[in-house]
Amino acid sequence: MTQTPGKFVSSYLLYLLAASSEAASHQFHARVRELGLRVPEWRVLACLYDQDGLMITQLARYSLMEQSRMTRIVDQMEKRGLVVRKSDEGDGRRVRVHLTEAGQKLSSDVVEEAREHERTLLSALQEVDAERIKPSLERLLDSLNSWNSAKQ
Amino acid sequence: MTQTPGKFVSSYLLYLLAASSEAASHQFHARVRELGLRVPEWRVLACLYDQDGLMITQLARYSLMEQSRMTRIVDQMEKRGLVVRKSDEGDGRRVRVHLTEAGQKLSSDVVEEAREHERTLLSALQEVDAERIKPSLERLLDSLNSWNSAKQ
DNA sequence: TTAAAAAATATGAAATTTCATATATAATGA
DNA sequence: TCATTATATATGAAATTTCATATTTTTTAA
Repeated sequence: MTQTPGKFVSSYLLYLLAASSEAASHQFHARVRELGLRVPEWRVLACLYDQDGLMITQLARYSLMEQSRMTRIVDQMEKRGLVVRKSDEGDGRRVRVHLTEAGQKLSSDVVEEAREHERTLLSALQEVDAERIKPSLERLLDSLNSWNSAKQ
Repeated sequence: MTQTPGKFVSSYLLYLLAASSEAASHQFHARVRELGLRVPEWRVLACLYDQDGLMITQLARYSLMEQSRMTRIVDQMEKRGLVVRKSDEGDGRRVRVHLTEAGQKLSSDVVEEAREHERTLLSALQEVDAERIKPSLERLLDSLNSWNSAKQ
């Protein structure tokens, strides 16, 4: 293992997960920045691509970040014309975030690039069995989430 | 899948990796903060636990962060008496970071907690085959790293 | 040997992120 | 109903992070 110096870190589950995530994302995140987006903004676009009109809180959870940070990211994306806020009829506390036309175009484009990058990545990962890695991670994530919920 | 709204994100490899890492680390990182450490500081302690006297640059790479950020994290840890800088004899550019006695004690303690947390976590992950997850991730990480190097 | 390039670290300034809390609305329960 | 609690979002201020670049030392190559 060329990545870490000693015995503990290089085989520590939390390190392996963080480092794998970082290594897998590195190139694509650079591409995202080339496209003039920051990673959190790309995450918002991806969430809204899947389901338009999500609440700030949901966007924050799905994008793995804090609510107040998401509020400011949505501020910036709104100023830039990628999304608009609409208040939820029926619950005045909620703010629904919608893609603008420009936001839709950009999110589709970047999602397409993400899919292509993912294909490339998976085809490069023959050793780990590309077909199994995603189902494995899905099960891992489910288990982790239920374990975490149980602990709350 | 309860985590994400739509079809793209919830099965996107980079999301699965980031979310798994986040979900796996969440509880332990909260514990790290209880112990008065920030996550990057804990990473430094873990690296130096494995190999004392690493350079700033190495610590940054192993801890998955930028060099200038690591410089400032080491500043703080030094002020706090957890590490000391020593200049490398033989290469005056290099700064070697060493654990103090307090730093050694703390790093051993937290590494021990990390090991215990990892055992708990792995034993909770029966569904994904605890014995295979780490070797799989090690292979995944190796593949990702060599793919990334090839791309540079 | 010496100029140029590379490597390691540090730092100023701008931007982002965090933390605590404010504000507004909705839900709950006596 | 009305007070209390919970939920959703926003915001000020402090802290951290990023980005570009300065500084110092070493390596390279002519």
